[in-house]
Amino acid sequence: MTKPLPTKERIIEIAGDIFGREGFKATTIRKIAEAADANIAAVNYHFRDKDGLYRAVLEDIFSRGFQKYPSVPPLGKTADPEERLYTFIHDMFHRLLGRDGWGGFSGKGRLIAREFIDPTPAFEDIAETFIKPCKKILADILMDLSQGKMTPDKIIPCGISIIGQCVYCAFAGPIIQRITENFTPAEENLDLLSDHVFQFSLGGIRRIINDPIESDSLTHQEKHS
Amino acid sequence: MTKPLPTKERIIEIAGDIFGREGFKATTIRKIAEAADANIAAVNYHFRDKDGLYRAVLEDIFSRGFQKYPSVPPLGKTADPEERLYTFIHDMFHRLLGRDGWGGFSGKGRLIAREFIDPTPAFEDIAETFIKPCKKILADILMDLSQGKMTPDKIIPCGISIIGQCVYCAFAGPIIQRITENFTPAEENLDLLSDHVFQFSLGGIRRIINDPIESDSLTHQEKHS
DNA sequence: GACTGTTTCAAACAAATGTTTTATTCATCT
DNA sequence: AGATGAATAAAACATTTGTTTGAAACAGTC
Repeated sequence: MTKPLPTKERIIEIAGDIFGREGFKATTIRKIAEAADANIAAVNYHFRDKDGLYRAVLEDIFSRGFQKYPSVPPLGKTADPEERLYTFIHDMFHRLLGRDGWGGFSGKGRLIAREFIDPTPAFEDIAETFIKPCKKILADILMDLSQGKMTPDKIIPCGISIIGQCVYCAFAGPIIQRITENFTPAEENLDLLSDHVFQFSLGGIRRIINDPIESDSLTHQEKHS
Repeated sequence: MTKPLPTKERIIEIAGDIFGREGFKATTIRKIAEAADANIAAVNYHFRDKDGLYRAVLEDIFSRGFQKYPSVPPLGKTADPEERLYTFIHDMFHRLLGRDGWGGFSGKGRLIAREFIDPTPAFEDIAETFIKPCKKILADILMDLSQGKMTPDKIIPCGISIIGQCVYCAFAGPIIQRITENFTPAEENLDLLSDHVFQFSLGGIRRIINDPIESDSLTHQEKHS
């Protein structure tokens, strides 16, 4: 077996997989060192301690993921809002689940899933650097898409609805696969999934814009309160 | 301090919180025993080992959660499909996030979030007993809602879209709270959230039913492939 | 070739943790 | 009261695990 990468990067690469598969606490320095064919002390030498390594891994994963799939179409803000929404969703799916992204629930994707549930201190920088701008992109898209017909307080719920669909596919892979037959949120389905979520979301947004309280006989606000 | 419950149940109750807050691996028997004001050996005595305790906790959480919020309206299948969809979403939010449910990301809810990402062996029974029936309820609702206008292969993606919105709110609480201002997926917003997700989903379903490829100028299947 | 700073390695340390053991207390029934 | 079995308590055990240490190997420079 050859070692194409220097020790430090070999450790980062392997550690991302193991942290993702097993979680921070369950991952041991020894497992990483063995898998990376390096000495135990190498981790502490290069990264100070286990936390330092984890921080480096997180930084590496996010910077590469967003570099490859930035969620922004080539034309940027000049493009059609619907086009931009599609790109946002498409890139999100590929970043989360794609083989050349985070590989979904069978790799580094799970590491991010865990961060969503239990953010470590290392995640705070990530949130500022990567997640907040990403949220802003989506908010702008929704603004342009609704042409002022959507009140600002509806932007966030709509954003959550869209992100939620993508992230759920990425995170809940194991249970989805278990419950449903003939449906796996993985590589070969990513474009189908993107299309579905795009259409579903567009329908949802349109309904929210048109103030459903008026546009439909059914008003659950009144029925249920 | 009084001990209103017998040791065994006191341990289950406390263990649910700690497992949820810290995760299985990071939770120690000693922490649980101390918090439950019990002896360390009591855990092994009553539950055989740490896994046994975890299994008991999981069973307890799910059975109580679905008992209180079954996702089925009082009238059952005779009720209006839209009414049933609203109930499904409403119950799901309250089960996941409510104070008398799983308390979202500040308690036992996180334990379930983790199970979605890394199912433990103990979760297999749960999936059969609770999750599969829940999925069936939703599939039936979607079937009735679309009156045969939705092909079966679209039922599952639509289901995922709906569940995804709910689950994401429940799981990604920490990051949502961090990124957005004035928006917390918690107790006081549950009904507002239910309404939003209901409206958004209804819009999405309608669009999927009406075969958006025809109904709209925009066809990303062609644009992007 | 000697020197210097960097990287690797094997061994050891100290703390934490799941589990077991043994003894003691408590409740219940005869 | 005495006996039986369940429940609790304290201590000990055997591993595991993050970290440190001190020496050896390596790379580049004067």
